[in-house]
Amino acid sequence: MKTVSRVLNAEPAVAVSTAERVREAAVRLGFQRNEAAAHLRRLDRSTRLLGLVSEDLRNPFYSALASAVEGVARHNGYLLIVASSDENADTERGVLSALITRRVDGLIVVPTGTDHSFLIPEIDSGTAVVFVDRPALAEQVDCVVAANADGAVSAVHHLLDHGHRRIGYLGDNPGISTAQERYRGYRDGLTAARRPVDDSLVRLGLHDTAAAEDACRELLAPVDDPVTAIFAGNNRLTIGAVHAIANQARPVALIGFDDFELADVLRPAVTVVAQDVDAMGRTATELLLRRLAGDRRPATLVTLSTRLIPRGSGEIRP
Amino acid sequence: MKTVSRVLNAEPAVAVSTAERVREAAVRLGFQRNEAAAHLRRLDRSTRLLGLVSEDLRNPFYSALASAVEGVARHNGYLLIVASSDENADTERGVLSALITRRVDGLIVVPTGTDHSFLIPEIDSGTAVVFVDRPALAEQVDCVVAANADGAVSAVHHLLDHGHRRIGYLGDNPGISTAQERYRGYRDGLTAARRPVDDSLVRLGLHDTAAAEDACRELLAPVDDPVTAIFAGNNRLTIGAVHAIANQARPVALIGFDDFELADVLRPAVTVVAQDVDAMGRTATELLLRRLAGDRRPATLVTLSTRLIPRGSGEIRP
DNA sequence: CTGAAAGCGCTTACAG
DNA sequence: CTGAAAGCGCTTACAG
Repeated sequence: MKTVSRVLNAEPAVAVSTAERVREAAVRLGFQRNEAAAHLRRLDRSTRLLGLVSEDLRNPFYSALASAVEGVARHNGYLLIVASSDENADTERGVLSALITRRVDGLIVVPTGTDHSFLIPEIDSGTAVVFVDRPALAEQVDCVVAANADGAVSAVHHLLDHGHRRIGYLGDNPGISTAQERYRGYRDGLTAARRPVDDSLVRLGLHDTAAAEDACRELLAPVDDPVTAIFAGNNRLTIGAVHAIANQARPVALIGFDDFELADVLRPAVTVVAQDVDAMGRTATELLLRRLAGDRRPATLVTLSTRLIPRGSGEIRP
Repeated sequence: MKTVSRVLNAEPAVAVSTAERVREAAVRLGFQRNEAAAHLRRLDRSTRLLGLVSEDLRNPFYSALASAVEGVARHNGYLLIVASSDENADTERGVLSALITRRVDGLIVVPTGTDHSFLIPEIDSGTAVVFVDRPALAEQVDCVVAANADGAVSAVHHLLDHGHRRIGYLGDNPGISTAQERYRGYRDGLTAARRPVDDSLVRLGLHDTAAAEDACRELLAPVDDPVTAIFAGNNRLTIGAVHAIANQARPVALIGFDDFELADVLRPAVTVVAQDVDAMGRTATELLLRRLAGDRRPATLVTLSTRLIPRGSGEIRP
């Protein structure tokens, strides 16, 4: 009898005695409703499943993001599927398609590939999508990003204010929009202060700690007219720079983009341009949930400001 | 016509021309198979969904675990739902039941509550479960843990070997099995060396960095006969101890349980008892997949060894 | 307040 | 090689 459904869904019009019997039987048989089957027939078609696609969870930036997203999802009755794109466009497309095939209600994506137009049909047919950290399909899809260029400008100005003229830059692959924006901020910051941009002080395409450490060592090697300060474009690269500078006799100023644990315990403590990863994850998820609740306003681009936290390493003078 | 199903599942017995027509139509209509519906009728009943329940993903230990689990899952065609238990037994039970209701094929759980017997019926009815980091329902369910007591013993002996007689201990809530085991190792290590255990040098129930920092400060405060070494029971507590010791005039030896990024850059670099989190996640997931593939052998307890990495802080003499 | 019928999107088992 | 029927576990819409 399908009154069972009514009891288990706590619908009103059921006799108390019947409800009792049903519940007793459910417990005795260890009955567990099959959510997947339920969603199949329900009118709202929602699965209460969200998907998060990002790079490696081992990176504290992405794990903080995942944690924030999971928290908001869970508190709103959603379960979260996480999938790593391995920073590879094909893997990304694969996991996105797997998630769509599972009929997740919404997707939060740190985009890796350059063309996400294959998502448009899915979005049109009802899957909500928010891009986070890096914009994609702008104007068509909601995006939540940090003020990357502004943050980089503030770091460069901070170093210039402390007397530095030769500021090295360590950047990730410029194909990644955050890397590109921060590099742009580095250049704009110098230009705005009427300082030339010296490409020999710039190392791009660094994607891990070891590469950053090597590149940083290179920048610090010259004996005459050396780099006196380093601006590192993300948390991985900052760690690499810290390693390189630690083995250095002379003091070198350092500012890193992204805050990190222990930045305050290192000697000197590390000055950073901090972004609010938690707010980024929460904002993206709340935006997504609002879309799922029927919000049909035009796509927005939310830009979260960054904050320079002086701790010592960025205040070293040349 | 249900030949469509055959084409989309790449079954053999279909005319090439028919297959062509079907595929063309599928692309044109933007057809996406609904996996949930497919699983409903399939004989093997599998959803190709795995669930991971752990504490906060922000903790590098759990994010490394999640990353390892997700990687193995993805490479085997499974999607991973992650849910945080917030280190709360009720939340844990809630997310576990949500995952079971979704009919995940298998569950990897860092147990928080003390009684997981409510999972037994689910396990009996086919949901595979592996506990990781902390054992639960031992003998009945597979568990993958580190050699916590052994690791702690090795840390204590290392400090004793370096001349320390007053070794402070910072521990998490002893209700957590890892905390209990490490505390046991601390005591056993002293006892085996015929050294008394002095409870006034022990602080338990510390669950975050700030609490550990305060407790560590307390241990270091006495002017006469002070603690000369600290053994911190997990990554959070080590960070707290590093903070406390950094503000200290005299040198204090430190060994932390769990390795952490930058441990080698701090001055002194931090000696740790490292556990292989990646291997823990991979082993647990592979064990789970083997169960899903039909392995019916008795439940096993896999214990992964730890490794003491001397870096400087653990070799400071009193 | 309760139940029989139909249907969600698929796969299975079977007949042709 | 192809299709009609039945069924997975639920909810919906409707009749009583």
